[in-house]
Amino acid sequence: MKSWYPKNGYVILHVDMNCFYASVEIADKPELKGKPVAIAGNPDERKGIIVTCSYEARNFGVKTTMPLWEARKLCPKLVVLRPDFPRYREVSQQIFKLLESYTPYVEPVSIDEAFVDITTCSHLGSPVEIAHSIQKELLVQLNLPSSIGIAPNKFLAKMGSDMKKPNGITILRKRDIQSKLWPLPVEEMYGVGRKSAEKLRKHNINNIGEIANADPQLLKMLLGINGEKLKARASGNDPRPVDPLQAAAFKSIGSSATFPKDILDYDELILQLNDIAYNVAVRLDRKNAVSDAIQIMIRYGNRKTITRRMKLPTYIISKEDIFYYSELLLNQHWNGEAIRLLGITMQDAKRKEDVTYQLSFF
DNA sequence: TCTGGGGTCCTAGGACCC
DNA sequence: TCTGGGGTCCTAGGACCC
Repeated sequence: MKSWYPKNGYVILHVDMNCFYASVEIADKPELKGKPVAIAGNPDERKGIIVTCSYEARNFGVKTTMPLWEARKLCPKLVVLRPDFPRYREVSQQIFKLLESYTPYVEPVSIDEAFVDITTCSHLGSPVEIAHSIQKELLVQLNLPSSIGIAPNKFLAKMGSDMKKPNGITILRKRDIQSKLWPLPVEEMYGVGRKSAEKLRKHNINNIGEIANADPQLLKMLLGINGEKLKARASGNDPRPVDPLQAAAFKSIGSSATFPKDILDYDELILQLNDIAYNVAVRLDRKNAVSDAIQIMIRYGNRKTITRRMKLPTYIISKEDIFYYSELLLNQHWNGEAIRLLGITMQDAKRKEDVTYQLSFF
């Protein structure tokens, strides 16, 4: 059993909850079980896109980011719920707590996924046994399905957790790469989006194996430094350690809103900006953060989007300050056309206790 | 009837300094 | 009498992820 654990190297799990928001709703409301369920915003406010949906809904062709009207056309019986983010955050905490009962080496990567380094967990059983145990506990205690990848590094673990859904466990050893990873189309590789996939395919690089074996100069030319990273990962190499403190680190904190209708009236824009500033202040406070750089985002009716940023003379934290500087930026850069979305992001954010010295000046 | 909201990281150009 | 080269910081935009 212990031979499962390598003498050199790591055993890393990637735990990924299946259609997380929908699963939480179904766990909370058992009458939804077995039904096509989707989480979506309010279409009257132009937020009517599918955020996530249950597998029953996926069977009808419903997909994430699809407009709600299109989803309803595909699946007339679709049960549509508004997202309840506070509830999802709460359940998320419970998931990470459960994972941390196995080992402290847990790195949350988003609200519903985490890396777990179980290299030193041989006393708890083989990696597969540990993965089964985690999966079962998530199902029994929280009523939530998950998929788990087991691999010697983060990238392979992540790709592994994607391979069997729902309730899958996939082992992706280095020696499995050629048969299990390389045949996958480039689009399925973590780090390759629509734009990169287009470029790769134009150069006849169509699957992950072809990325692994591509000319490094070509990849670098096409995708910059990301090209090098992709080639290394496609070859099974990813040196990133599991870092439990990573999640506590933050660089920017912001909030934005798409309006029900484009806004042309200045006073109304200011009211909205004030609301957004309030949201940002709440988020800063929740993370105990301060910032000395502010950015606003303006999306016009034609979807053209600009960002404008300003370095501040001092760290700020209050709603009033955030509003003051964001209004300044809006006045400077708004071209007078109707606005679809406004956003404020505080950048270069720091933990409050790391800058109390500077703050105390003011 | 199109396309939300929260983030991270990278790139490219310009300013400025030595 | 016409323009080097390296380094750093700042800004805006874009790709990508969930």
